[in-house]
Amino acid sequence: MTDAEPNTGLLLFYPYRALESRVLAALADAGFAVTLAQARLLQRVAEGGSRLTDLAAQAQVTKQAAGGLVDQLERQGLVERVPDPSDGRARLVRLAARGQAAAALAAPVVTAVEAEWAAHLGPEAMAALRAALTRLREITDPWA
Amino acid sequence: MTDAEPNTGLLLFYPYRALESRVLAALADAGFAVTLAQARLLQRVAEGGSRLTDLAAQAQVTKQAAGGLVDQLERQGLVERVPDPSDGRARLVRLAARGQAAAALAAPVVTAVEAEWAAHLGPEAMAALRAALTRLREITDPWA
DNA sequence: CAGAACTGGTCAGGTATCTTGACCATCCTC
DNA sequence: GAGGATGGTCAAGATACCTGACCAGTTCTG
Repeated sequence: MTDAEPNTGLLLFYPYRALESRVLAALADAGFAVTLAQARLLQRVAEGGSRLTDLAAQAQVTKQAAGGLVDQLERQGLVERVPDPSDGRARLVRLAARGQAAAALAAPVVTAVEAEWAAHLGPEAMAALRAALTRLREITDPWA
Repeated sequence: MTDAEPNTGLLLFYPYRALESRVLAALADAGFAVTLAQARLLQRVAEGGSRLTDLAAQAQVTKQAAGGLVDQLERQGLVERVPDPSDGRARLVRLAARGQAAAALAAPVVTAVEAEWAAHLGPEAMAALRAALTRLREITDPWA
């Protein structure tokens, strides 16, 4: 079913998972015991803080699931919840100091993997790949 | 963290998830109550049947986890386990009649989504995308 | 400005997924 | 044919995720 011509979805998945694994492994080596689900949420915490509901929508899980993951991340000191000044009901989830350290550690790993890909594909093809994916996001990311 | 320039991993993920959601929704509409994890395994069942260990390796889960998913799929009549003629220990997981029906239903959905992407990107860019992803698989899919 | 309706978030209970560890049966190698 | 590797299962537990119910604030409407 998959061997002859994997569908584009599967083709997208292989490198995605490869990158994810590399980052997760690097974090684990550095003592950040982050699970896959936690990392997926953490990755989506915006610069100035994100609302739980937004995080849930982006990760496409229920707000309860997202809330539980934030609890864990908070316990590990990776994120913190602060009141949202613009809405009394809401609280903003944002990176805590340790979370920023984790992000700082992850960034070069991502860069390195992307460089490996560029080396394998050639710079033009890599740029074209990113361009195509960015355009594809317009019609596949309801959150773009 | 993600807004300015999402890393390539995230860019890969958006269309991947979009395709997956579409297929899953189509299956659900047709009465196939397949969960995400089940679908991910099911997708990897090869034409002539796959060993449980192989499925587990491809999906990057333990054989126990894969075994549990196969149990569920078997209960739904989507796959069946048959003895492997070439190895007395092994059993082959292969699509049952209902599983083939599900695959037959999913295929045109995949084709349709890919066509939408091609329409958005243009045929050349879409072909280039697939080509780049296929090459990328060489260094990101330990199973290729 | 008082409901009414909506939105952000939590609590409770349940299922699905996935893990480690132990175990058996069959193969393979020498 | 003994020893080790491989395919698979059983068992127990942690995590991730869901539905449904609920509360607290906000916004809309008259």
